Amino acid sequence: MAKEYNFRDIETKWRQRWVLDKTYHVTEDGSKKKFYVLNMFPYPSGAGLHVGHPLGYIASDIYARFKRQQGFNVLNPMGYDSYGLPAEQYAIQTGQHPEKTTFQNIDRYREQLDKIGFCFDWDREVRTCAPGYYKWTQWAFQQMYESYFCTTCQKAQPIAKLIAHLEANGTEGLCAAQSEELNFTAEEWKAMDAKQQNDVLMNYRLAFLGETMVNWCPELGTVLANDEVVEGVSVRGGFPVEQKKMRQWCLRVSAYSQRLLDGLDTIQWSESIKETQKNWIGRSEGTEVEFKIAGTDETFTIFTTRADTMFGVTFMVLAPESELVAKVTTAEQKQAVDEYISYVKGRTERERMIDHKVTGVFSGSYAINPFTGEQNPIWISEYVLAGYGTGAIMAVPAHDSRDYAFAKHFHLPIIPLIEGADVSEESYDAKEGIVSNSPAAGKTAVAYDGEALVLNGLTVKEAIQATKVFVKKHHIGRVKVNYRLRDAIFSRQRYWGEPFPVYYKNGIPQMIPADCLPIELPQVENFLPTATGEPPLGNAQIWAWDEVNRKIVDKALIDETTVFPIELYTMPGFAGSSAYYLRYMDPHNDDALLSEEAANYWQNVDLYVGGSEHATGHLIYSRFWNKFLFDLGISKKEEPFQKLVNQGMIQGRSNFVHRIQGTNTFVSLGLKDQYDVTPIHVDVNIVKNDVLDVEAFKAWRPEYADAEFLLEDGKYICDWAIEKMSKSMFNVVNPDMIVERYGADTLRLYEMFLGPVEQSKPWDTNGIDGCHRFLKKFWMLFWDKDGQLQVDDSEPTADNMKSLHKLIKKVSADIEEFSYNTSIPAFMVATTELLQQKCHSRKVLEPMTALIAPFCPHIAEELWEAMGHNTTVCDAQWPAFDEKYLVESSVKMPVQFNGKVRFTMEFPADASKDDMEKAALADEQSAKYLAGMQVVKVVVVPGRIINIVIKPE
RNA sequence: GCCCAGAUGGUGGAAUCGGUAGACACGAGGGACUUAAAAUCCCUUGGCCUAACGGCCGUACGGGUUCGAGUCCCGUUCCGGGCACCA
Repeated sequence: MAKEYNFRDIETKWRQRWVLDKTYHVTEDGSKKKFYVLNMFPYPSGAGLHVGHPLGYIASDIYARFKRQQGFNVLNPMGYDSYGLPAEQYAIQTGQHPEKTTFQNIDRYREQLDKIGFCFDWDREVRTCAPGYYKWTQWAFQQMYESYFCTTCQKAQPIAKLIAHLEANGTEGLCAAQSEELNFTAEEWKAMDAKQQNDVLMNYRLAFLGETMVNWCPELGTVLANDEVVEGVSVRGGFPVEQKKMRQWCLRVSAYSQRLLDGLDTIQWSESIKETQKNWIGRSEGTEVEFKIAGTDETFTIFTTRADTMFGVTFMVLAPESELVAKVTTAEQKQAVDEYISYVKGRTERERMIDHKVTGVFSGSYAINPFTGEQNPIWISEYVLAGYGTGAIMAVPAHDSRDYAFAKHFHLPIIPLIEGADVSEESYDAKEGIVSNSPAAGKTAVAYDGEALVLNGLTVKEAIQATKVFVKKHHIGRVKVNYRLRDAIFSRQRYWGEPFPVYYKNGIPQMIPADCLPIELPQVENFLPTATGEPPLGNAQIWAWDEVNRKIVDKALIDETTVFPIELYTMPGFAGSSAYYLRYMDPHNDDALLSEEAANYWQNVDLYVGGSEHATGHLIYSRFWNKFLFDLGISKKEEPFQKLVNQGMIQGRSNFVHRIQGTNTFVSLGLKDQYDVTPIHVDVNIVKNDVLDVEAFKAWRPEYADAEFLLEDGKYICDWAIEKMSKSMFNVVNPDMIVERYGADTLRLYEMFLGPVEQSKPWDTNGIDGCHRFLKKFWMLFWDKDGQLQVDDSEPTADNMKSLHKLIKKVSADIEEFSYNTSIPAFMVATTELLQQKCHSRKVLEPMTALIAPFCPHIAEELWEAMGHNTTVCDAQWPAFDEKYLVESSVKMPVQFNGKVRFTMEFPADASKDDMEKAALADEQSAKYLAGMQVVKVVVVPGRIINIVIKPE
């Protein structure tokens, strides 16, 4: 009786052994090269893991094990992103305290993860909601509060340095990222009181309190960051979001725009994610030009990327929210402008986004074009955004479609500037062509120091450059780079998040001393959010800071002299996930976020695996956060994640039955067209290969107990469709169920076999038998009919070695490139070949076991042990590939034709002349392209080159 | 509208450098073993023509480069993703 592949016993045994032996425990080891593999840690949601979640974990686990076998010291940690909206929403839905549900969910996740055989070092687990963890989130926030961004050195600097500058020079010569431009002298600074000085510093701090327009979501009772809002509704829940001015904590992410952009060139991420981040950062190089308001001494600045179109300006437009609106509105126009402003205020962000109505009002004033000297009317319109550039534009209707629509609507002039551009129907927006009309024939441009700008005859690009130079030289404006990236709103009016380590002394925020951290989240009875924005932490009684005794005390003791109120807001979900990869390097350190030694050893993440949906959220924030910590010298690399792989989503494959309308009779797929039927979702777990288990169906729900069936060939065939994997579609496939039925090794193999890791694809349990069969076959390589190990010390044959080395080459290359789906067929082919060859040689079967170990660690351990090893297969050396076993040739390309054609062929170094000649002749067909030619002679030249001599037939 | 990535049998997908398209697996059909079932094994399986040998067509569509194109170039269609009154 052959020894059976008993995956249940094998997997249970090795799961226990790994825990007992601490097989996956990793420590800093200077004698080995490090490799840091990381998965995006999960939100422990209530639904548990479905079969799609482990996809990325399996892929990275294989990579981690591969690297370990190559001799690297591999860090592969796991933890839980357990603070934030999803966890809290789940708690609210189930009416339980988030702490309770979060811990329950974490336990469930852990249980599921443990069944799949990952090589995680669980001693390094982090949870963002653990005080020992969020101590460092709070600490990092305080560091940002105490820093500003120097625009000259492009680095974070201590705020003390900025204060010193203000004391010495005021804002003169200050190079700092700021919310708005301030101008005051050193004397003025010194004359300010504490509150005023604090307000000024807020303008520069990297973490600051700002009165800004925020995305307010009444349904969730909180503000949201820009990436958490899509098309006017919240990503989480899909609730409407409105714009509201609120005092909020913000992070000055925008200061790092250029570094965030530049860093993209140094990392191996997919082009599409890099592109998404580039769009999100939105760098745009342009020119700021000053326009005088006619009849006054006032000027205002506009931003344009089309400096070449200065001569085509026919009007100016201000954003309705612009402060200039009041200045330029004349008495006659006041009523019309006021009416327009109130109309705009009545429109929600969503309305403005969905319909692009052409609306606007004339202010009554004119601006003087510094190039033509002509007066252009100043309009006010909602199509100009207050938050971008200067909130004011010069309108060139001939070459901008929005300006064009506005000009047509209000009958304003349109002056084309590019040769051959036809603007009678639409604007010519392309940045191509030869500039003309600049200045127009018969006119002259305004001269500065005797020099006037002439752009005629230049290309658009040349004209932009020429204008920039002119503008700079004559102080009409300046070259300016704008970014679309906004500062991140960092507070939430929610309960389940990190409290701010901040208290308010007479309204001025103060940092709680770092040695008193963490400030733990207080227990409250009622943690529900409110639609008015009252934070739930307002319900906490013990929530005041005693400055003298340095501890948290009862609110009743607040006296504003020694006891002060603590911040009621909490931090957003991305706070805890922004630097967790650093904490894994040294997770139990209570004195620092991480030690110097750990930081220097592990550096940064070599391979990061996770979904692409975090492109504009987590992946921007943590890059920002890391750059800040890099400036402080804590993180040792400018970029946190060197290589990023985005695993695709696993969709569900739903099954349907067709019920004849008004009956309890169900028709099989092939017969449904003959009846009037309604499709009904059926649980995929009672369907196999689209064949319904009729009895299970009857038992599924009481209303189907007496269902009748119209069968085809005695079977009921179900319909199917690809949909999102969700409970309501009855298409959720649970990994535990697969592990129970086929084993973790089969699950791991099949998840990888399903298709490229990066690609989204539906889960279809149907194909899993193939992978399971393969593992049985692989098992049979090692055991004879009597269940005895049949591995011996015989010398492998050439065929054995060829099969093995083909596989080594393929699998080694595949793992490096993350294309596991093509390695698995290679395993199948090699296994079949070795079975046919009746190969029992240890010299082949040991490397085979080492090769499969990253994919299927349980079976590999079992076989490794059976072959007499008492060390783990995780440390089995990755087999070296040797080309000499692959005697193959292939014609590369004919390089010459003079009656003689020279082919380059590849041969192993020790191939005989005979072999090469034979191979070359076998490739004779390749020469057949020469119609009417005949191969006459093949000359083999040592050094891998052969000459094939041909002649006309 | 702009940017990015795609399109290969009934299905998932191979073809990694421009060199035999469809590896491997699923599904389907046929067969062996079996009282039967399960399990296992073997054969067939892109389309069309042919009794067969064999031939022709075929990688979304239309062109091009090349001795040779799924692969490179130009254009078109369709699907997915990102950005979007960003001046």
